[in-house]
Amino acid sequence: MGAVRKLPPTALPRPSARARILSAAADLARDVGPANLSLDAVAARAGVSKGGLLYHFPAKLDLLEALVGDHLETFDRDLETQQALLGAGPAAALHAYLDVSLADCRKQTPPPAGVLAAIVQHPEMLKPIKHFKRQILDRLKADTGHDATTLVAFLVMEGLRSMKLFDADVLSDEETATAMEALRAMIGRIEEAGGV
Amino acid sequence: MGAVRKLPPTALPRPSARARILSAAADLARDVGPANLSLDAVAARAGVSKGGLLYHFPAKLDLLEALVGDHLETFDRDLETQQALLGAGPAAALHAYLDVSLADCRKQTPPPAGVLAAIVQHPEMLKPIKHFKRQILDRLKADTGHDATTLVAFLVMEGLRSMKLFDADVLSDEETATAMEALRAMIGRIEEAGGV
DNA sequence: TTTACTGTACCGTCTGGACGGTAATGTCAA
DNA sequence: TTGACATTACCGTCCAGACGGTACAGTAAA
Repeated sequence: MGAVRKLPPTALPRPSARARILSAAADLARDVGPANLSLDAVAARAGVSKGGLLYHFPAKLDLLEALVGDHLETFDRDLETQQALLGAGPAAALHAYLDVSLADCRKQTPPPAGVLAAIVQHPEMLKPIKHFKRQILDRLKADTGHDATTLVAFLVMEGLRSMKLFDADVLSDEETATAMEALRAMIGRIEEAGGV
Repeated sequence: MGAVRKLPPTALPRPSARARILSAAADLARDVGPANLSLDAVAARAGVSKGGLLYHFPAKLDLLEALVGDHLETFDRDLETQQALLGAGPAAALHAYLDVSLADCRKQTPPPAGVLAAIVQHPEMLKPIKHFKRQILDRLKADTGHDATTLVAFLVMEGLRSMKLFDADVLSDEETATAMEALRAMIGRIEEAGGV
């Protein structure tokens, strides 16, 4: 057991145990199903003893909360940087949201599986997620000044996200691109109309 | 134990045990979290002994499969009746899909929670669902002849559905209505353009 | 000495499922 | 019409295993 584990921590800085545990949990959730996540299995995949896992996350709930928290924080940070990058263009917030959501969906190892595990095991963890999404939606509506288009864009991204969440793409990449194009065109139309 | 259960089977035909079990499972999934569905709890809520439950569904997997199967069948049947009702109007299939999806989302006791339980406990159960959705999407695309609009509409409904799936509405009813209106207008535009 | 673990052993609880029984409801020949 | 048997639709109990969590002794680096 644990034979390979003794590389010097200075060379190639192995990701922190905490990070390894989190990503192992997300991977496992995708492999065995979000409902069947066990601490033993997470520890094994992360290359950590069970004692070590419990050192970082004293209870399972703590691990699940971290899974959700990390995801939300990352998304929020990405959103801000992208919005800064786009500057003060028309409907910049909405475009940034589209960009980041799409990029999030494209990540090969989607943390969403971990988030899903958290939600289905402790439904009350939806609350922060709901709150987060609501905030974003309100910000987008304020930014575009055109509710209908914003809502449609928001829902489209939610649809895309839900497919990735379950690791069950129904759409091909081309179809996704087609939909995104139509969406951008729609947004462009409200820009021309002086909506922004 | 089982004291109340002896009403004559002729008066007020209690829903079949099978149906009661299925709806109890869906309700429970929403209450305790889709990952925490246990046969004991389902049996108790359905007013059936565990042995009785196992008689109808020899293994847990069978129950979960029934949950998925029933939902898909119901949706399919609703879709057909609604399409027949709309007749051969322009983009009738898409409008029917919108109607049925929306009605499905409005049901107070959404079976989706049961479907979610099935998926997160046995991810391979996504396959029939994916297949089903893919079929519908292809049918819609063929019917409208306008991929972009169809894809956007499909994704919007998926977004709406995913919110109901988690019992986590971010949108208010008015917002949903606004989005649907915009969607219908979009579809109307391809109808005018002779897309159909 | 403290921090960050490893490794092992263990406990109480819950879960899926097997199993043996049983009451009611047909089915059918005599 | 009746008795014999079969099927259906359950009930109630039991169990092996998995799980979350605890406890603790040891260790290696900073």
